[in-house]
Amino acid sequence: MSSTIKDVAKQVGVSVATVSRVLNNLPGYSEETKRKVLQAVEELSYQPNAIARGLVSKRTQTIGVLFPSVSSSFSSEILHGIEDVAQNHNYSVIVCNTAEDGKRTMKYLQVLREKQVDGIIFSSGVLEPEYYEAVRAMGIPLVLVATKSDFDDVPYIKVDDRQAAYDAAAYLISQGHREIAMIGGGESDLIAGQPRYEGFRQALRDHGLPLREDHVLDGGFTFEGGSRAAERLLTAAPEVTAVFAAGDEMAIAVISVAARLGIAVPEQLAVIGYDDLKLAEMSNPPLTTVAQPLQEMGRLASEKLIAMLGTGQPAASEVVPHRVVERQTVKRRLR
Amino acid sequence: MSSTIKDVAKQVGVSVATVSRVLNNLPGYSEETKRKVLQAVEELSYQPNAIARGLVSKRTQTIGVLFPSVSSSFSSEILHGIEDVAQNHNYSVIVCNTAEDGKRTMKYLQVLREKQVDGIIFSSGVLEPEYYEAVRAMGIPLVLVATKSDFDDVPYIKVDDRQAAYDAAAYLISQGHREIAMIGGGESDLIAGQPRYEGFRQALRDHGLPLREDHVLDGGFTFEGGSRAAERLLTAAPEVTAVFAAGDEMAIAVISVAARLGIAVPEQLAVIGYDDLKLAEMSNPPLTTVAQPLQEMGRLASEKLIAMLGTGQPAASEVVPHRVVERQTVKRRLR
DNA sequence: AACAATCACGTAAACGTTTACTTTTCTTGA
DNA sequence: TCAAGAAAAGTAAACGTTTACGTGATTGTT
Repeated sequence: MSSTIKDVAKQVGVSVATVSRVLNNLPGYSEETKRKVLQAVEELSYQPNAIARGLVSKRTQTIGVLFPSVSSSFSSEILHGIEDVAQNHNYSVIVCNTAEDGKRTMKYLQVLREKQVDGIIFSSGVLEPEYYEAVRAMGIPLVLVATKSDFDDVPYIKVDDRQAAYDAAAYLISQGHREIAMIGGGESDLIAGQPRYEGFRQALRDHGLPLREDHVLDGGFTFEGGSRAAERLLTAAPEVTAVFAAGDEMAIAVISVAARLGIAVPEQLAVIGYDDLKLAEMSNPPLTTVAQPLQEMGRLASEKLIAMLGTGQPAASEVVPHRVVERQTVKRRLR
Repeated sequence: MSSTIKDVAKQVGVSVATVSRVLNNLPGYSEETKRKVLQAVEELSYQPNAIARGLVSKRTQTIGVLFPSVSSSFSSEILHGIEDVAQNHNYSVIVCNTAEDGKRTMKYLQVLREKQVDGIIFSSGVLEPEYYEAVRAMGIPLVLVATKSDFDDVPYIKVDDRQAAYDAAAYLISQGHREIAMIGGGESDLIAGQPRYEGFRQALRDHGLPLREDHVLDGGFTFEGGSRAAERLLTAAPEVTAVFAAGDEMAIAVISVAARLGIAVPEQLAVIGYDDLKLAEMSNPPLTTVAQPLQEMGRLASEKLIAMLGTGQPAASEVVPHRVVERQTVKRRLR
């Protein structure tokens, strides 16, 4: 069907080696033949076959990216960043939806191995030892984004969750709030769950506020879970004037429930979220939240991985800055 | 590093052909050797090299998917569907962010060609003749999702935009509204813009309502554009009691602006969106909208493409059903 | 018992590149 | 004018599979 390097060589009357050389800008041919080769390439509309090239070069210019859920706003923001820098460095990205399923993840890892990807980015989930072992066995670089692991040879790009949660709570306190609740993602989530609870608790402690355990709930990071938690919280504890939701969707759930219950946000209840997803600014009222630079994190992960591919050197982890972006769900509380 | 088919052949003491046969379930070996081969595969933890295989089989088990923006909620929902069925059929997907840029799209098409993908899915954008020609040249199947084209040999999966918009307007009318405005994506967008305007206008006409052109605006499908349009509309035309926004983000913008202007939704103003993105149900109040089954559309596109890969036959286009999902931004208007 | 058919396997070419090595041609300096 | 060195090019192996074809052993048929 389409033409090969042999066709080009034949047409010009040189060997395939020569064609290969001009195509790869290696030395060893005259200007004259270069011209002729390029012309033949044009005429035959020749395109190199990356598969054949990959077979010999052992480089596929492809990276694999694993997400627990490709359709979440969170993941797709990261993906966007990854894709962009990958594309600029002539890498393609294969997306993998693990659905947080071990079996599926392992299967994907195998596929990525068979497809000989040059490197892997693993996003927002727990890097099980089994996974780690699998990619170690394939001998290619791995970088984590929006998560971390105990394996100190695998670099991660991440916000300081504990500190970010601390800052969220501190911000609420600075705005005059004293009765502050939190809806988190569950203590059992060691990456995005626990650390945020810890940061939150530490902030209260540091500011001399009592820690009421019935004010810290589990919303499982979902809108529905957040709704249920908010419902429980807002009906059982009318004294709270502010809530920190460790995820924007849960924060928005709080706002919705508050609206349903006739509680005005931010007048009667302040809400601060976490992530700064696209929907945060579309929320009504616009959500104050602590932002993670998701797209930038994706870019960094991609850059880091590609750097490792180039140098063969391990890269350092990076803690990226978070910041609270003030919108309209937190209002200064007057005494 | 990792072992090849030769290594397992050597270990068992058979030829690579035999190993290949047992691995591919072809006939031509005894149970005995099968056992030994499988055991050796296990011991050496052999994994076939898909690149080498692809070189001879001319199948890479990979498809390319082009999106104008991978991080939009819209795209990622479709991607999710595509990825899921692809994975179930042992295909991998390479995501490409075209950023609605012709140059970039063409470059990507070339990369996909070089990487020898088996097929391509093109999502939600205009299939320029140039693009069409490029994939035709590579001789692989192409399917469109959330868009269509004039090339009748390329199947598409799509909602009937005109009808969907018609139904949105008709729904508003059925709820007692008479002064209805629309914020669309711009007349120049022949795929998702114009048809919806047409459907909207037709519905008004069919129900004997006057068509006020100053009530139909362009929000460019973005939240910001929607905000500006809503601002203009709501201040200049207080008589409108309902607005149809041809995209959920724009609909949410309308709600936000209304809130800012002290207009109660749905009591004083009804709003209906389009798409049924994730954020529609998280909106406050939850957004009534006409739903496109985005994930399902992705699945269908994937299935269609894979079917074409299997049979070599062209597939038929499919118009998928939309439906208005009633939430809380439209209230029956009493006379 | 002879022959055909079947089975279990091996051989080697092919896929489209890259690249180490070799050969031919050209240039240059004495 | 010639040798040496550089430049331009060719040859062929290699990458890891699949697969068409060939071959010897076994089985089945009469």
